[in-house]
Amino acid sequence: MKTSIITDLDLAKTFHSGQVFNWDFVEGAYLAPIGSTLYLLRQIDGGLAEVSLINGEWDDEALRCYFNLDRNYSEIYNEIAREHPELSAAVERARGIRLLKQDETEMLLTFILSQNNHIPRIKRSMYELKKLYGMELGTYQGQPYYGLPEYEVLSEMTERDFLELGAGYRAPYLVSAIRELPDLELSLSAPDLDAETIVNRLLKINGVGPKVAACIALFGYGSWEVFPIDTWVKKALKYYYGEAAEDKVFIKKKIRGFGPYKALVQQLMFYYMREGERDERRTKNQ
DNA sequence: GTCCAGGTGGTCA
DNA sequence: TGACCACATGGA
Repeated sequence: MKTSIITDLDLAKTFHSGQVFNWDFVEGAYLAPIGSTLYLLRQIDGGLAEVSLINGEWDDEALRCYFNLDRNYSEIYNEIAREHPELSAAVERARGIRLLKQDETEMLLTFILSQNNHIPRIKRSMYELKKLYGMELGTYQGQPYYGLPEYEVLSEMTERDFLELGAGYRAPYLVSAIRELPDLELSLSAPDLDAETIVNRLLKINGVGPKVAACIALFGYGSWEVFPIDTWVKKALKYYYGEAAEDKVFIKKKIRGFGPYKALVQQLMFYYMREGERDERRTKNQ
């Protein structure tokens, strides 16, 4: 069976860092499609993960792109800790997280759904969408896995269809986002797509604000020039910089100071704060 | 039963 | 520009 090894990848951390919602945990391994190929991933050692093919055609280029394999994460984490010593505890906690480059349409729908929502519910809605409207891409231990529906199928979905998926008040946002998508000319093959262009075009969609646009740019277009600020990152900024975090000018300067790795800094802040809160809950419940 | 969630749009000062 | 509120839903 075709397999491959990915370094500097902690599967549990990466798949529970709020950037991806479709990896299924089955008996010590993770399953999901990348493109239209179903893969299984298994952690074999600290930072090493093994990829194996379950169904479809093995695609090295798709894996390289999805797992962001051209970057040396070990060095990047070291550099963040060196340049910003206050973040060193968060760096060590988050080390092993890679920023995934996922399907841009899936990210658009996922992060519109994410507003004022719980992660388990986002996961469930996306799974139901694929199950009801997408193509089956293979099965593992009797469990079927589905791909994102084709654009033509999505474009025919109504508000009621999305309500039935549990989208709630975001249902009309999803319908109009799908309808407007072609006019935004956000195709990945477009040559002039810098982060600012992507974000500005996404902001034209009703239901997409700065946070959601930044997440789509990061996780769907692979732009590391953004720094999505949500409730957890707000908590993190306050935790590190105190009252100064309320000062927009200060925070803007601080984020710029994170340089080319600001997107990863954002992600490790998110993970660190969220895991920290989980630890507290666990301690209380003991 | 109540609270809350990887926010956003609308309204009003 | 900033502060407030409503928004649908279901898990904790």
